[in-house]
Amino acid sequence: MRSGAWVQRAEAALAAAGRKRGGARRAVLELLEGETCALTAVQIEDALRGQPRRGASRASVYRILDELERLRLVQRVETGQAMVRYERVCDSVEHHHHLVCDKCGLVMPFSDPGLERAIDNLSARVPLAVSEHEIVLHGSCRDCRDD
Amino acid sequence: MRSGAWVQRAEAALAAAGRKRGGARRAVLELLEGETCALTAVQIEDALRGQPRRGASRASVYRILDELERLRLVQRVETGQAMVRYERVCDSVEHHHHLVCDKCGLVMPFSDPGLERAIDNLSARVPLAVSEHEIVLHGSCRDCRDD
DNA sequence: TTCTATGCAAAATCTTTGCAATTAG
DNA sequence: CTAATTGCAAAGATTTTGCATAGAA
Repeated sequence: MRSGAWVQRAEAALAAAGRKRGGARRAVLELLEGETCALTAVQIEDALRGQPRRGASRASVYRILDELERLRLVQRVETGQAMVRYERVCDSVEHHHHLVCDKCGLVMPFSDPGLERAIDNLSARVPLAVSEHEIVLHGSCRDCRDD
Repeated sequence: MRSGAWVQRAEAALAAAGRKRGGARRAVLELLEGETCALTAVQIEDALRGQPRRGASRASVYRILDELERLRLVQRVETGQAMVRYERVCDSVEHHHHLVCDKCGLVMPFSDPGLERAIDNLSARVPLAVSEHEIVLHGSCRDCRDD
């Protein structure tokens, strides 16, 4: 099974940074490649557990995510739910933000060009060289609406 | 010394919720009243320590913030810096978001009507009954720019 | 008196580190 | 051979809980 463009880009960046290949990191990369939204370290560990030749210990998951974040291959997402989440960064398309249901904990991605435009405008007028931005909308999802 | 409008509103809400008055909570309320931006629990504890008749133990600070958050008197702010921050909610003016310098940890408030407009627009078109939103811009502040 | 508020210490949770063994280059 | 990767267990850091005491209504 061929790996996707993002895994290849990640492997290249890691090699350029003088890193060697390892099974745990590879497993994490392939998992993130297939995800459309942010996962916690525990979710990643659980997803990989049991899969033959693809496990990764908790400590390794954290170390790997930390490294990938430094290389800007993954992005940290804070949803206000105790655990930090991570998702891969795609420079081009698919840039998105998050909706969080405060009742059931569901996390959904969304994107909005108008919002991005407002952020870009703003970024130029602020006393900070902006490199990232994160937007989280909190509320109740449809299933939790009727409580 | 008279307490401000927000402390009064908070006390009223707490009374309505069947709560009794306590010194620790009062101290936290008065501290938050005077702050313009988000503080961590530890910052709050430290700020109150030593002030005669105004201390609050760590546990109480967390319990108090938790309660105030449920009553929507304070809002949680996640800046990606390990510790959660809290700031008071003012329904009317002063609604703001945050700039975070990833190098020195500085947190600054900012506000932008265009951004709020974009968020309001968006909120109507999303599969979530939006009750709150949080925006964090990450980057380098002026002092850290020249590294 | 009755129920809330608080402090202290212990527990729980999430994340990081130290160390030894393994493995890639 | 040398340096990076990993797992495991221990340590850290932040936040929560249990329990007894003090305090408000």
